[in-house]
Parts: sequence; structure tokens; C-alpha cells
Amino acid sequence: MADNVNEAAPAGAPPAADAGHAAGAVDVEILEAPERGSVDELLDAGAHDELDAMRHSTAHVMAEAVLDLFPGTKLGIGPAVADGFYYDFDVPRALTPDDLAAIEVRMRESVAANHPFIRREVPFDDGRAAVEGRGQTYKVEILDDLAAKAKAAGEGSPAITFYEHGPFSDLCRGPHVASTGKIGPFKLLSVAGAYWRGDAKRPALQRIYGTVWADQEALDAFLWRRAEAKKRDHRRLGVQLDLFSFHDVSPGAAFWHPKGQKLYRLLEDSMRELQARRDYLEVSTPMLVSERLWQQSGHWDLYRENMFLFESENQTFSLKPMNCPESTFIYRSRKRSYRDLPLRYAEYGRLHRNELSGTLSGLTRVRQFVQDDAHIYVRPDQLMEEIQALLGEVREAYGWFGLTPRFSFATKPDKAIGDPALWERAERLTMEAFAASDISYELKPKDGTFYAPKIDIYIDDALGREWQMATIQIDLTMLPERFDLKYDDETGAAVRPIALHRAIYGSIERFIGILVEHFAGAFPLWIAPVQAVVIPIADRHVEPAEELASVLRSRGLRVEVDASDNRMQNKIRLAQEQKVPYMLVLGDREVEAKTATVRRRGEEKGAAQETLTWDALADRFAAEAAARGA
RNA sequence: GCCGACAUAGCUCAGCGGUAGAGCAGCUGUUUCGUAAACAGCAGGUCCUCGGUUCAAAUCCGAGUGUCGGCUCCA
Repeated sequence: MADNVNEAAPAGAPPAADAGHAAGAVDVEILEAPERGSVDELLDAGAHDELDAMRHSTAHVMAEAVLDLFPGTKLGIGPAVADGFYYDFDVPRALTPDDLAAIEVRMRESVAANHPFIRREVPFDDGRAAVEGRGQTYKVEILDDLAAKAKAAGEGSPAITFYEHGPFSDLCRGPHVASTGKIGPFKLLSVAGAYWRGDAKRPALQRIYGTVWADQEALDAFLWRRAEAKKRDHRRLGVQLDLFSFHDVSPGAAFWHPKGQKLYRLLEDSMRELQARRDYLEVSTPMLVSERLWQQSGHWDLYRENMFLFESENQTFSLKPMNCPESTFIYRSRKRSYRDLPLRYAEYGRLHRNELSGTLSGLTRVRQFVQDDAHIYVRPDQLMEEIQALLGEVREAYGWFGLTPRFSFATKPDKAIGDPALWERAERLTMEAFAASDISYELKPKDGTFYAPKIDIYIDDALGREWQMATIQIDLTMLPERFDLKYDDETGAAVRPIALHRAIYGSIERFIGILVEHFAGAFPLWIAPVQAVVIPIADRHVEPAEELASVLRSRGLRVEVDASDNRMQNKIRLAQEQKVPYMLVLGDREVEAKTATVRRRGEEKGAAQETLTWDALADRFAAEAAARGA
């Protein structure tokens, strides 16, 4: 499968490509706008640029505070980002949370002083001299790059602009709000390392992140989302719900506990069921393979850094980081006819990728994981139909979790390999497949991999965070040519098949991490590791409770009995904390009538409750689980 | 990998140079209970690892390991 399935998604912080720096015309407009009543009014205009202008302005105010508290600080850059802003500083010492508090205090003083933002345009050389005079070497570098760029374009050095407020002046393109008093409620969030220009070879700066909003309500909402995300953190819920754990003997790899493993299996088996309907064939290929395989596939040059390698008897072996090359060995194990295609090989292979230690994070960035991977070999005339079918599989599978997939389509990059005519045809057929399936997609020109156009699938979770899930790649050359795949057509001539790489969940580990956060651990019945807890009220009800559990288990349901001598209230509390979908209370009345009283997870106090017979319960739960819906 | 922070009981955390603490969970006993915590007792620790400073280190310093926040946003 593709290289990028396991990559960390930009959780909650989608890249804001043009954050904070709108076109020059806008900045003048905002700056020269007459006095406005309030920030609310400013933002009521609805232009996102204005919120960004305020965020960027707050970054300036923060820079003022940092320069004041830490003289000699060199400034990096300070743009607006998705939910706020940051500024990179080269400060003499490491900043602490206490420093953030002190910086905030200074910032509030500056806001209270209501300094106007003043835009000043100066000739390039004057500006450069000013910046250099202040010892702002990073800014000098930025200016020199600007000049070089202008020169390359055949232009002279551009005029440059400064924005000043109070004692502070910064090289800046703008725009800004009219004055510091226009800055809304803000909060500094964290300090983190960041390289100058994102380059590990350049100096490490300290980045302070902050957030600022038009009004208190919006700030509170943001902080609530943030707190809620923390509460839902799968690393925390994984421990609370006893799903998995991590141990330092295997960084970046989960230890799956019984309940987590059940969830894992349910996801796999669901996909197996879907695949069976679509005539996939499941295969399994070795985890331990010689480096020679990667030399042939081309990964040796591009991917070696990310592979676990070791020597044995003078050979270099690797733990496979992807399944695709080995899949071709099964394809080539005999001569293939056009009648054999499409050939769909599914593989739940365990993969290892040597991710940098600092990037590991829970289940979303791991070194060891399983993909619900498949490699599909098709004739050129089968391509469109197959893509359409794959799009349908994606929609079906995401529907099981109540998720709506969004699609993007990335086309041929400049550095692509392979026959341009093949590319053109594959791209056209993919777009036709989208159209035929009535699926809209975002086109990403030239963003495909070097060997394949690709479809990426995204979802938005319950907190509105975007996650990139899986990809479908239409491989015209990598597997077919490097591994010399062929089939005989009707005339007996050897023809190259097209290979499709696809994974629907992507990494199952990562998918589970996202599901945990999306559902806040309260899984739909069909994947809940424990679907119901039977709660006997007193000791004498334990035996009938076990009987009820047996009845439900015989219908394939996952049921536990809480036979502890806790009071019923406590048993309910524990089941709630474990987010078990149903609690079945059994006391004298129920035992007498062979019934149980149903309490649903999360039910309000005093909600009306149903008492049902054991068979009725079994029927209802079995039907709900089989429906496989969120 | 790099920058910074953190690492104390199964979990969440307090203690920050002078005998290791709490709540929850666990164990034992009592309680047999009607929709989100019954009561009592007991047990539980190489204070991440290694080294250093000190009369004395969980506490200060250094190295290692792991975890967390970041490392794309171009004035």
C-alpha cells in the first residue's frame, strides 16, 4: 500500500496556507478604515481576513512583550494559524509556563494602552539597515531572500513595510487591526521548539502558540473544544476502557488488551465480510524479507531510512514496511490469463516503519501496525468499473461508523514516471468513476505519487477535526513494470495489468485511535467490546443473571455479569464509566417474570425504562448489532 | 532525530535536601441493597535507569530511556 497511510493527520490544525497574510490592498483598507465600534463589528463583516488580521496583530503584541521581558530576543516569524497565532523567538534561555503568564500580563497592558497600528513603507535599503541595526538577523535573511526573489524575477528590490504599535516595530506585510485595543480575548497556550524555516540544520527557535477570538464566547468555545479533545484523547481512554497500553520495551507499538483486541478483530472481520462479497482473496506474505526486494521495488533508495534492517548470515533483512511488492510474487507464481482478472488480494499484514522517536504518538503515529490492505490487478478495460466499486466500498465501510468520507483526487506530478498516455487515461477514467458514482471530490493537480494518481479519503470527526484516512492509488508502473507483471490476452499476447493499491481503514491502529476519539469511547453496539452488563441487585439474583447472560451469549452477544457485592448504584456507575451500551438490571420482579430492566448508556436520571423478556432482549440486541450502524 | 517539559503505588496526583503520602482501584470482613460511589480494616513503592554532588538525594547536577507539546504555515 501507499507510503502515507500511516502518517499523522493534521489533527485539528489544518494547514492554513495563506494564514494571516492577505493581499496588500486589504491591509490598507483595514488600516485606514474609520474607527470601528468593536472587534465584534469588525468581525461581523465576516471576512476571515479580519480575524486573521487580529490574530497576526496579537502575535505582534506578544513579540512586543517578549522583547520587553527578554531584551536581545531575535524574532523569527509570527503568522496567524488555524485557531490563533504563533511567533518564533530566539531567546537567551528556555521559556517556562511562568514566562507565558508574565508575557500575557505585558500583552494585556499593551492592549489596554490601545496603541494604534501604524503602517510605514520605506525603501528597501533603509528598511534593511533598520532591521540590521536592531540585530534582527532572521528578518535580515527574510529581506535578502525577498530581494533575491525580486531580482530573479527581473525586478528591483521591493519597498518594504513596517508596522508599529507603541514601542514596537516589526517588519511586516500586514494587515493589522486599527489598534491594540481591537484585540479580542486571548490566551497563550504553549511553548514548543521549531526550527528556523522548518529546517533541522538551522537554529532551533522557541515557538509560543496563542489563541485569540472575536469575543469571550468564541474563546470559551475554543477552549471547551480543546478540553473536550483532551478528555477524548484515545491514549487516556485506552487506559480507562482497558483497550490497549504502551510500554517502553516497544516504543511505538501497542499492547492490545482483550477488549481492544476484540474491537480490532471486529473491524477486521467486518472488512473481511465486505471483501468476501466482492471476491477478494486473502493472502499473507512474509514480514521478514531480504533487502533485495526493496532494491527491486525502488524503495531502497527512497524509503530505507524508515525501515528496520539487520544482518543475518551476511544478508541484510528488513521488517516489511508495506505489503505491495510481495503481493506481486503471488501474482507471478503462475501464468495469468485475462480471464483471471480482476484479481483482488487482501492482506492484513503487520508492518514496521522506523518513524523518528520524537514523532511517535499513541495509536495515531506508531512503528508497528496492520493495514486492511489490498492489491487489485485489473485489465485496462476494467479500471473504471473497479474504481467505482472501490469508491462504493469506502462509502459502505465508513457508513458503519456514521462517518461521511470526503474525497480528493491527485493527478500526475511533474516528476512522474511512466507513459503519459496511460496517466491521461487513468485520470480520465477516475474522474468518470467519480461522476458515475455521483461523488464530488476536490481536485489536487500534480499532487499524485510519482507512480500513480491517487484518491485520498478524509473524514471530519465529532469535534469537527479533519483526519486523512486512506488512499486508493492507481499504479500504472511501479508494481506492473518493476515486477514485470503480465497476463495473456485473448490473442495470447502478453499485456501489463494495472495494480490498484487500497486500504479502507488504513492503519487499523490509527483507525481505532480516531474511532475512540470520535465516539469518546462510547462505541456503537456492533463494535462495543462489551455490549451489555447484567446487573443483579442482590446475591440471590446472580444465578439468574448468569442464565440471562448465557441466553444472550448464545445469540452471539458480548455480555458480562457484575457479580461483585457492590450496590446496584455502583455497578451502574462502573458500567457507565466503561461506556457499556446496555445495563440489564435484574431483581426480584425481573427474576419472577424472566425479564430484565434495560438501562441505556448515558441515560438521563429518571428516564422511562423498559422491562423486556429475555428473548425479546436477545432479539433486539442481535438485530441492532447486525445492522452495524453508528 | 532536533528543541522544551515531564517521569513518585495498578490509575490520578501531592511531597521538591532530613523516616515516602492521598483518593480511586486491589485484598479481607461486614452489608444484600431498585437506576451514577455502602461501611471498616489490610496490603501495596528499586520515587524511570545509571553516574555525580552532599553527613544525608524522590528532591540538586550529568548521561541514558520513555512519554508529552512542537519541529508544513515565510515579513
